[in-house]
Amino acid sequence: MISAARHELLAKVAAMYYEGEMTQGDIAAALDLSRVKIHRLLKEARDAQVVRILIDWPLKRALELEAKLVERFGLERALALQSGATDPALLRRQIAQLAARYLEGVLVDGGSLAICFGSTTYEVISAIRPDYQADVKVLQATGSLSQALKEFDSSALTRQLAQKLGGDARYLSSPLLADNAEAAAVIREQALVRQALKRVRRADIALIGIGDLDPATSVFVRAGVADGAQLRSFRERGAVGDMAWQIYDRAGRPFPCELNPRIIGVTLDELRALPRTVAVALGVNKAAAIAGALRGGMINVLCTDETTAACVLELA
Amino acid sequence: MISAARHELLAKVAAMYYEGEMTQGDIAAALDLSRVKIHRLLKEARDAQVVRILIDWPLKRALELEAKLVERFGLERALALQSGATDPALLRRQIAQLAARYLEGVLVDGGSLAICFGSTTYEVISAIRPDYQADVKVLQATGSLSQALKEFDSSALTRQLAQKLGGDARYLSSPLLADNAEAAAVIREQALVRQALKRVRRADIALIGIGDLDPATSVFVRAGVADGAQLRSFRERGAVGDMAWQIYDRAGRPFPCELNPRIIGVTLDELRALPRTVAVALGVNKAAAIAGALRGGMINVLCTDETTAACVLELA
DNA sequence: CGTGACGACGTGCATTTGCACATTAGCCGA
DNA sequence: TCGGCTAATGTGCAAATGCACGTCGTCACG
Repeated sequence: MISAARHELLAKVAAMYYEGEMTQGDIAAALDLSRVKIHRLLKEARDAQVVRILIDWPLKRALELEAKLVERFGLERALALQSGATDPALLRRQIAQLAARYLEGVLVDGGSLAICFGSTTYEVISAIRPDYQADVKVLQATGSLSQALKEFDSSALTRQLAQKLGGDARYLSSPLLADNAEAAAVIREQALVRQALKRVRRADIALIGIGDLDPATSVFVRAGVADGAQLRSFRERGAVGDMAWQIYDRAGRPFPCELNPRIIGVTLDELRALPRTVAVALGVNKAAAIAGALRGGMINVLCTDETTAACVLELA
Repeated sequence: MISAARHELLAKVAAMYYEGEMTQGDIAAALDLSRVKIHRLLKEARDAQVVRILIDWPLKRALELEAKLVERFGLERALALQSGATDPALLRRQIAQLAARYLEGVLVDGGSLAICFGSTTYEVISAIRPDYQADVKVLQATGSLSQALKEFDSSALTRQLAQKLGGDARYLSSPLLADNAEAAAVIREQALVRQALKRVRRADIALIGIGDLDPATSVFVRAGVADGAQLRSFRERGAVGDMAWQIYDRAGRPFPCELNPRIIGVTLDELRALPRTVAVALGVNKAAAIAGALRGGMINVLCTDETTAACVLELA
């Protein structure tokens, strides 16, 4: 520990140098000390943390991990939040903020943004600055559920987002799930639906979450699209995750199951073909699902937290 | 405001320079930019507060004075800085630090903090340790001015503070001043405004500055809310100070003037009712205003300097 | 299409800074 | 009192930095 008198001297010199913008020589003259001594006092002040130089990152990020992810999976961009927070809700919000800032940076007037709603994308949208404006077409990329689970009410959320950004909403007027593959095909052929899906295929950016298929928490179960037993069976047979309600295996290939063809929405191949797909996902339990999506090439931009990022790299 | 991408570049360069201890030349080589450009980026980073250099002063306190203040006015806590500094700017910063340390100690996760912006509270906020995190709701307690005087742009500062602490911001979406009392009442009745004010009434802590009504320096004049002549007249008729733009007399009672009812924000009575109101104020010219606020019971915690504290006790 | 204003950028040089090494002061035991 | 040790201080120089000035590109306006 450092004596109070010395602390004061250090603070004084530091203030003259860093706040008063004096040169070391001038300070030396003013305090009647040698220039080298000032130099050493400044060094001591930094070492003892009397002056702290700190950098305000947009949000603190784990840059090395990001670089590794980009390199390993050929991403355009990776964002890995340095998770100082212990509270998972706080962490979610911060990652949502990180993604929101990124989106704010890449959205351009006249562009279009395809959205697959889930709890994570919902948070990203709320994290967009209230005063941010962009003339963007917001495209609903998956059909709607009839029941009104707040965070899955795709068309309402599409409108809300469009309104927030100051742009237009384009709906996908279709149920999310058809009774069988044939019916789904028919629905996809309807003019309004076909048109909406076509717009999605031409989107500039897609924002999307990643699901693991955990029977306890999965959106499939909460939305009543599948039950726990089904999911367990999928996982046993090699499924690792889902994006836009499409289930895939560890290589990121569409998982052969009766569910995928019944979903009306953007497909994995279509996501892969988009110029920029932004995925937001966190939690180590999602690492396998994220790794699968990365291997499959569905993602260009990944936004996650440090711990999860590390896990994903472990798996790769 | 600064774009997210630029913010990132600035942070990156700053990190390489200040944390990575690289020379400007090396950074230039690494990023394939000219050395001068790095120099300019660093300057910009400092100017835009992307790098902040903060100095930890040994904060000596005048404990006897503090005790007297606590006893005399029934405070929960008094903090009086032993002002070794002669430079008033330095003194301000030190007191801001003192207050920031106190706040860091009393904020709790899940709590809420109401803020009335002014030059002093602005400094307190910048003095909060950047790595300090608390899941606190930050409530804007007074309306916003249309013009963008940096230190009074309440909603921007509310967000900034919330982001710094890692919590949420809750805005008071309302002008600060209405044309007349009736209009102010109407504005206060708007759902969004009413809700925001209600949240403020339930805040755990309020952070607030104290103004004297000096025509030469008062925020009222600088913000264009009143002119010098008005203030002089108020003082002649017994007004001594203001908190949250509400003017009061030497007993701390609301001062009857046409201005108070036109302000949209927390009132003196509401401040009094809060469990913990932290006021930060310094300068002997503010002594009368501080004494009034203390007599009126608006304050639970006072943070000031030794000289001012002594003056206040003289007046009591 | 020209022109002029403006901002971003880089060159060259004076100043400032960091550091290795030399020097001195202070301290202690013989 | 002296030698020997350590820590603090100062000298000289090479590296790093800051800055004035000139150039280039861009945009608006005539």
